[in-house]
Amino acid sequence: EFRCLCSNLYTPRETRYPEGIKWKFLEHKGPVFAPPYEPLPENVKFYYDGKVMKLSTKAEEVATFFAKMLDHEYTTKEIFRKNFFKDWRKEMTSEEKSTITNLSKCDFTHMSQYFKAQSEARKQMSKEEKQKIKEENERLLKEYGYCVMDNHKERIANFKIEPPGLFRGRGNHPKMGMLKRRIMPEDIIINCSKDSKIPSPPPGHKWKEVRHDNKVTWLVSWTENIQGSIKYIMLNPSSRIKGEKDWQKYETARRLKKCVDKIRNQYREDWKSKEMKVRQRAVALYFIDKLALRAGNEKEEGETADTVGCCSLRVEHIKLHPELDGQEYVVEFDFLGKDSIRYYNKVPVEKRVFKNLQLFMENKQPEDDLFDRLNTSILNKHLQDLMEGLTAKVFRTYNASITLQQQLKELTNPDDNIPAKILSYNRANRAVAILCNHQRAPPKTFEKSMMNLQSKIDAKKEQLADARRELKSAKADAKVRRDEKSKKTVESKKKAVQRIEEQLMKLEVQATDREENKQIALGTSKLNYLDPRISVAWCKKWGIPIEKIYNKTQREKFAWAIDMAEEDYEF
DNA sequence: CTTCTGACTTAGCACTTTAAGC
DNA sequence: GCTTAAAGTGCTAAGTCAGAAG
Repeated sequence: EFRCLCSNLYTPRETRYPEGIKWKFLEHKGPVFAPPYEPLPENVKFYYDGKVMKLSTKAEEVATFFAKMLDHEYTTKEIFRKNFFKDWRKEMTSEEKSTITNLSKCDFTHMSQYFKAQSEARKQMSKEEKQKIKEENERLLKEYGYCVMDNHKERIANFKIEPPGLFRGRGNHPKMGMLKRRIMPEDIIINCSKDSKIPSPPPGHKWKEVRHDNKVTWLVSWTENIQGSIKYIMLNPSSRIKGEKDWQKYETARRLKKCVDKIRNQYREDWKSKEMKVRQRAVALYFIDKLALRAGNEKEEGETADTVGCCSLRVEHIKLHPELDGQEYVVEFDFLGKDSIRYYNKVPVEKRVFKNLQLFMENKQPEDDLFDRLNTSILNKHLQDLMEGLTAKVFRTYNASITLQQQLKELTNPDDNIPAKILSYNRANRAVAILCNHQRAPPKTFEKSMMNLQSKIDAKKEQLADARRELKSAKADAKVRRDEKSKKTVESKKKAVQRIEEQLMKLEVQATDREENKQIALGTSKLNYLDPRISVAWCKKWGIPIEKIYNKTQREKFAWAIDMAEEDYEF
């Protein structure tokens, strides 16, 4: 039974709604719009072909978007510049359009400098001024940041509408640099219950639509102009509706645990099937299970960056090595996955898988689909038959969570102190992040901060050596004198050595942890793949305060798990 | 079957705040 | 107290997947 945590009181969850109904009552204040454009002061100039040019307000606004990004690599990319210029020209007056014909002749540097000075000034603001801004933000949050869903006041995740700007896709995105237009009340669909106080649009405006659909969880939606997709305002992860769904997700993964052996035997059998379609499905599922690959939906060419998942892998994304570095039947994967993050891995596979892959690749061009008889829809329909609620992504959740549980068992040393146990936890977390290929760009200051830490360690080592010498001489002294005072000195010197040893160890642990974390992002798996009850149970078992593992936001999101899990919880 | 649409989860990066170390 | 690194938060892009439409 799911219970939600509300005002520090545990309340049993309301009786479950009929299929598909998400709420009975929903009331909110609507979205907060982006602040209107403030034209630049007269003294901030834009230059075209070396000459000052005063831009119309609309053209100027779009120009400032580009000026603000001038330091970013994006603005040097040809596609970005081309897309930007095309969209910018649409905002220009006909006069501007006829004058400004070449982006390379545009000089935004003065505008850029102005914005840099502005942000510098913001940093230099007095305490009072900063406090005022903070209070204003809090007021906004208080008024618009919450809604009432059924009997609960709930925090809204993103109550602010995305401001206009230049689209920044990830990776090699064909639409980078396009203008993301300003969202107006007339674009907005409000969703709330009929008997609620319906939010009013800003004066002089009206909503596109007000609807009362309790089969969905969103409060506000609009259609963005880059991909034509719908954006939503929804509730915070701490909300009942999100927490319950999250809990369900892990329960589905736990059901997979019960039948995963059977499913594995099944797909191994299917490697031998007479039907090509079945063989492809079985090999793809093996990759999804073994390597935690994503399903891989088809994507429209030219609309997004060229990235793939399992079902959309192409022949060019794998290389087959009958033998590599002393291992047999090695598959070398090299492709761009979600967010254009590279997946690179050399994996020894079973002979049957290898032979099947050779078969799938026969007579194909590099750009042909590896699994030409398979897509995510076929795969998920098959999975649905194997277990209710089973889809490709459940394997990622399952394998991530079971890996954490196993790794925690393996790595936790009962004799370790708390920092060392936490290091073990982070290592277990890291094993999952590696499995799921959660990468990050190494922090810009990484090298420098690593050197700083190393010099701290060196200094600490010297300090330890000194302390040990002092202890030694104190001991010798005590041996000669045999009085209380020198005995006490020995004791205090001993303690000093111990303290420094602990400090040194802490620093060394920190260095190891940081080095191992250089290119790996732990947050994503922690937030989305690891059953929080595993972590809660581990904390309870070893007496680790939960705050050491989850920060405030995470504790709010996982309140249900913190409440539910005992130290003997098994995923 | 294929394509499209809608709703929802998952993702890394940029920015802000806090904490640690001098 | 000031500086710097780490932690935390906000933002919004980019996936998954189901169901409707064609």
